[in-house]
Amino acid sequence: MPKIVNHEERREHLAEAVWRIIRREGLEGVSVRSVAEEAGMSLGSLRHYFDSQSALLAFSMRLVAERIKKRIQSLPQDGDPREHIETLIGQIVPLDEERLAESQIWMAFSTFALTEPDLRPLSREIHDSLRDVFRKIFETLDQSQLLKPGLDSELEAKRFHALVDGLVVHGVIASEVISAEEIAGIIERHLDSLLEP
Amino acid sequence: MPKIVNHEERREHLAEAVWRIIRREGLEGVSVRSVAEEAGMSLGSLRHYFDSQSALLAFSMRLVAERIKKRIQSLPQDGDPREHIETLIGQIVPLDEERLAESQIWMAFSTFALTEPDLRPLSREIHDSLRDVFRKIFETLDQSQLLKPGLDSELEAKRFHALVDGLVVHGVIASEVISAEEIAGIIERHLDSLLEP
DNA sequence: TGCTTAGCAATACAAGTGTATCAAAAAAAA
DNA sequence: TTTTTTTTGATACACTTGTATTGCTAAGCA
Repeated sequence: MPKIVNHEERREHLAEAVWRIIRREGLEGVSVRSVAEEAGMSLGSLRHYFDSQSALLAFSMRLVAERIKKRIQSLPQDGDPREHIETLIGQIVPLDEERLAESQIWMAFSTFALTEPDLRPLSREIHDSLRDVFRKIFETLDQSQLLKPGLDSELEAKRFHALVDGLVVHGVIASEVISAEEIAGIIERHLDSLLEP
Repeated sequence: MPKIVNHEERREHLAEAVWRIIRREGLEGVSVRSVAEEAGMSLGSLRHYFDSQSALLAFSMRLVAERIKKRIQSLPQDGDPREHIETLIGQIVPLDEERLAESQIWMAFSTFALTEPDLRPLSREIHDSLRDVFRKIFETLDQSQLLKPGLDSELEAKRFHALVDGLVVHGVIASEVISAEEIAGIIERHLDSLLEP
């Protein structure tokens, strides 16, 4: 047998190189050569792990989504429901550098996927799974009677989802103008308007 | 003197070709050659009107922003304030094909501008001018005492702005999943929660 | 009628693109 | 040590990219 190499680890290493290039130069800067160089390996090595550029991109996109997903799923469910929601949203919205990085990558991929048939299904899948997270939040709130009376939980889930993604976009394209505190404040205010005191 | 040609008209013609390519293939598909072909002219002609590709892109980006801006500014100010706000938001959010096209182009440009120093200031300018629109809306509402008591109009302007841009993004990346009626419904609901009955 | 010049078309060029191929290197198994 | 097979690196190929250059065309003024 040849050199022992953790295949999956190498693939993630390459995906992370893709992320760095996206943040620095945008998705236009992601070529197989630039990724190989960024990851410190040769073109041939890269092609050994990914048959094509689009396979590399799809893997990179899926990986960032899975990291966020896992972080959300590993959150403790107990305790105050409102606090749980706030920490959950805190995993999505660009409140710190890591979250900002993920937001930038998500936005780049989402835009790219609009005209890339190979990536569209994956983009939709990510969007839908986040939508389900919001749905579940409001279902639970509704059942626990924590929502203010008369609210349509399905509609509120969509409204909250749009607000959060809007904050993500604003955090990315106007990070110098909107602060983490403001983002957190807007979410606070929104929850105030939805939940029973 | 040579052939009489409306310079500005030609430039807009080229910008519109850029838009069509963005919608069809994304910004990656926008090369000087593809734009020239889409506009039905030669490479040399295009370069006669734009010294460089980035000048072409900047012009195209600015033009779409100005079209939206003009549409908003030409709205009649009289009548019911709430109705005015709804028609104003209706100029931004992808409720029909034309608005969807503009949203796609806006998203592509905004993402591209993140890593393009030439375009970043323009992107920020567009963002800021929309932020000012929202600010003004809530200032006016506040002065007319149409807002529910106890609301921070500055914060509410930011929240509304984020919600609207979130709806734009959702309308673009999940147009098959979210309908125009749903988008309109979410805005209705949001205004209900803000305005005095 | 000739002249000037904006507008246009064609070609060239260096650089970068994704992909394919193929041989060398390295390490476990014989 | 020899064999085997994954991993790696180099090179090549066809193509596209942005830009530059060059000369032709056509229209209005003198």
